[in-house]
Amino acid sequence: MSVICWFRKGLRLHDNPALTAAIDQGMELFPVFVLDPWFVANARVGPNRWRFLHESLTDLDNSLKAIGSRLFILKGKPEEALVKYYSKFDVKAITWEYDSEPYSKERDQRIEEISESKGVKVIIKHGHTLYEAERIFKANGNKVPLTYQAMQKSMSNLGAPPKPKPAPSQLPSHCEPKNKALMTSTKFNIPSLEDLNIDVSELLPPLYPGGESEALKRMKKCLSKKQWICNFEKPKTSPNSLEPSTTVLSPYLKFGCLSSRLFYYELAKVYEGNKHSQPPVSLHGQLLWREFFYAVGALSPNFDRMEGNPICKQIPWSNDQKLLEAWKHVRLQGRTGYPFIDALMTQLKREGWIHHLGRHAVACFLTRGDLWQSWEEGMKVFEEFLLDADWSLNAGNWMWLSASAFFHQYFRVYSPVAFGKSTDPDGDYIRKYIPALSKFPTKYIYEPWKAPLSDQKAAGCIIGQDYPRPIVDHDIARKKNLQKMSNAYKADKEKRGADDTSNKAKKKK
DNA sequence: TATTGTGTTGGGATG
DNA sequence: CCATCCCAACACAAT
Repeated sequence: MSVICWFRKGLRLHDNPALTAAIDQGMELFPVFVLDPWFVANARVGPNRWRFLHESLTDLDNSLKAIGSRLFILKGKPEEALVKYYSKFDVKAITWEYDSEPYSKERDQRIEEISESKGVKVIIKHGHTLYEAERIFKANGNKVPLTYQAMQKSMSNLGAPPKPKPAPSQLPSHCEPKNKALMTSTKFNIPSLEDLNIDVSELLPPLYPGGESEALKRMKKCLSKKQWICNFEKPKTSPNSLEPSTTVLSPYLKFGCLSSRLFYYELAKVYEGNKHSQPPVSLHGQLLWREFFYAVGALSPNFDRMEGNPICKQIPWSNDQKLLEAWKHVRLQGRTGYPFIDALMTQLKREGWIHHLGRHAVACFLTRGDLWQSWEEGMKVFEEFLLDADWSLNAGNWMWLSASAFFHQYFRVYSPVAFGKSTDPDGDYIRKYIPALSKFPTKYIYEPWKAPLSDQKAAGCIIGQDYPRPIVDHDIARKKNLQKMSNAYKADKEKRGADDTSNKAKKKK
């Protein structure tokens, strides 16, 4: 008799309720990860995030081995791969961590039904977020919280989040498989990235290696800077510093290498007795933003699309592949001709992470600010390149920045020239990520097309040749787009008004 | 139903 | 250089 602990997110031993529940079953334990071909075919996972996952699984396997178990990798559709081993391992129960993403919900529903039909008990635990979305929904008067304030209010109604539980030390002897050969069988080893047909040829050494060990190390390093923790205000951190100005714990939270509840309480310890910043700008506030988007994402239909999404403004974005590709810059060099934007996109592609405000700048530029392309396209690019690409947060923030939901002051447009200057007046960030501009005079580094030809020659970079001219004139595009936004908002309001009256008419009948 | 207050993190002019 | 104010103008929540 055995129990499977099915890892998906939550790639950690600490504060892992699904793992604890599995151990408590008092049976042989099989910690399992399923390599699901759906992700290869449908999810936009770039090589960098594949590597992060691979590193996280390797770390998890090592940690499990250290306490007397191991990770078993199964390949194939979960409903087939898991069921195959239900009989082979004589499985009586399976545990997993609740996952609110649409594909996961559907998948888990299927596995739950199949498992129960096979006499396998299903145990589902919450561990990925501070609070369960359903509880937030109830605490908000059975409504989806659509503002940060409403979210904060419902969370304060719920009280403090559950305390994190420590990682299990040596496993009880009942957990070890009776068939000792399974513990060393290479059949269940983690395949290499090459075996998975991931092209790693263009990857640079990882700046943010995956795994729980790395996550805890990184968190501890952050927590040791007590002043910094207490004074942290997100809007005051820099999007274009040469080293990240924030924690870069997001990839670890996304994969569950780090428990959000552990980080929450570790921060609280540092705060205790000290004056400290408050949500939404504090580090606690950042965790609450994550909660916010997770909750809305879990409770709203069609959250990652404009069509059929009730909270999303319907805006007639255009679809211009050339503009999109310039923004995404398919080739190594930046392609929009705006150095700040191109440098950010270069960092994104190369390192898998850019600062939150940098994401604002490029997202605004692609959508309502300059290029008038759909936020869904931008979301897909982020999904491919970000190590921390997280379904709810990604869709939610793209709606925010494109003024499609949550945020509506669309006349506030980030300037691709001025915005970066305040935190990096010399343009060192641009010089780092766009070598062609490295010798450009500071005066023109944010708008190189304005430099006299003599300066361009001296810097060894001719605009239009060694670095592109701007693909749009920001001042013109901005004005045009403001008008389009205004029209779209009016049309949206009218449409909603019409829907309302027809709804009311129906009710009266 | 109308009114008022508020909104994580802009830009530009002014002193 | 910086802090401060205004710009122009919207949706949504609260009342």
